[in-house]
Amino acid sequence: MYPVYMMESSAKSSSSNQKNFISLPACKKSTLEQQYNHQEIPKQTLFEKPLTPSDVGRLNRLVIPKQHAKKYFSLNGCREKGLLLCFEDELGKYWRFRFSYWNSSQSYVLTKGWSHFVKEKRLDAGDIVIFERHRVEGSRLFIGWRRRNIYGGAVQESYVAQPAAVASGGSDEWRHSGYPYPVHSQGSSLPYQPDCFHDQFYRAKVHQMGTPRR
Amino acid sequence: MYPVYMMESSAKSSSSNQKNFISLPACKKSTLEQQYNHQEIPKQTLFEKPLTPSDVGRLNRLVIPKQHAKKYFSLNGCREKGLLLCFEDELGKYWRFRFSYWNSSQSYVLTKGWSHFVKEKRLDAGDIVIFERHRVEGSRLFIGWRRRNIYGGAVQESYVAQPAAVASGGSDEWRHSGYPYPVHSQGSSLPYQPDCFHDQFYRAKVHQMGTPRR
DNA sequence: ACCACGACCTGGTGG
DNA sequence: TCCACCAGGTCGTGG
Repeated sequence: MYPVYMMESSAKSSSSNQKNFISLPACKKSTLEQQYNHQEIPKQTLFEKPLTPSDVGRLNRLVIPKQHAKKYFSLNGCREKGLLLCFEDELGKYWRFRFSYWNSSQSYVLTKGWSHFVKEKRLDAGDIVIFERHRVEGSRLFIGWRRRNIYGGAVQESYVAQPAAVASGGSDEWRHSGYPYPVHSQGSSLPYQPDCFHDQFYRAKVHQMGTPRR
Repeated sequence: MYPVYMMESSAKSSSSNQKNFISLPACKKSTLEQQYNHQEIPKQTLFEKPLTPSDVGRLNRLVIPKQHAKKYFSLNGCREKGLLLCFEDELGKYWRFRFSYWNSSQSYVLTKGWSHFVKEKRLDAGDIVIFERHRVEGSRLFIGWRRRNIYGGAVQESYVAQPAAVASGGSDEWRHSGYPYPVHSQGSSLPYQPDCFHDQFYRAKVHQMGTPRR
């Protein structure tokens, strides 16, 4: 595993600093939160990205917004070959992704391994992946995800929801990298997939994945 | 066969310095032939190709008929990566295209850069591109084009034969290319685009494509 | 033959 | 207006 160098001063304050991994609102189904002690790991969010259709499609790659890539996943010296990043998911499972830079498009991407993650988590356009880091052991990376908001802020499913008290301090994270993707009718045949970061995102701002961009 | 590959640094040449910007007598038939000394370059035609819809479409590539590709654009040894071909257009502007062989379709293609040429020249299906070479400096390549024959051979002939009616036609073609084209049409609203090779191709064979203009 | 992956390319767009 | 970014493509290779 390749270490990701912690940038001393990069841990800018944000709402994620106050992450609550201790106790959850009593009214919520607590079983899922408690079944993995992984939830108790002190993490800080590095960035999130709402997935584009391409991110979950046949291109088998995830574009990492340049600003975040540069800030958190330095390729220092390895631009040519890329490097392997190792992440832990919400189950404690390890995921290794090839992280590299594409000269042609001037963009940073996760390639090898990414498609497996998409498949296993059943990620879809509009769903959000969350990149985190251990607060103490800075080289420990985590990858999380949550479903897109299906009905918009108002009708959010109660389980994931109750974000009602959304702190609207909204990072421009959303606006920067957030694109409204078509909410292709989430068939009822799909088993419900819980938010793997509900501990953190009970407070999460609700993002409206509204109308198609194209 | 002449070597035709030019790498990045070799593209600098002289002819563009000598562009003739003297004011032109308006509406003279001969003006177009005289306004670029580029027209006086001794060239020989290698081949022409009427453009297919795909050649000007989103595929961003031009298929080079195999016999011509083999004959004039040898990839000797560079089949893997292709090579960069550098052409001069009728304005002395340089165009670089990636030339390569696609195993999947067993065909030779111009890829990178081609779409820009199509756009700037506003080429459409049925228009013809002309590949030429300097008669003396055999490695100097030229690329030209002419509009497709809209109404059939007879009309085409006389139409081209009257470039006096040339108008800027609202096209930003000339401005974009940096050429201060001063001639405006008096009444015709038809955006006529001159044949860039009329000096040579007055006698060129007319190819009728069935595809309607966009 | 297919598919994941590596590398490359381009147009649209927003700042 | 220009340009960086990135979504959405291409082809080729190797398994």
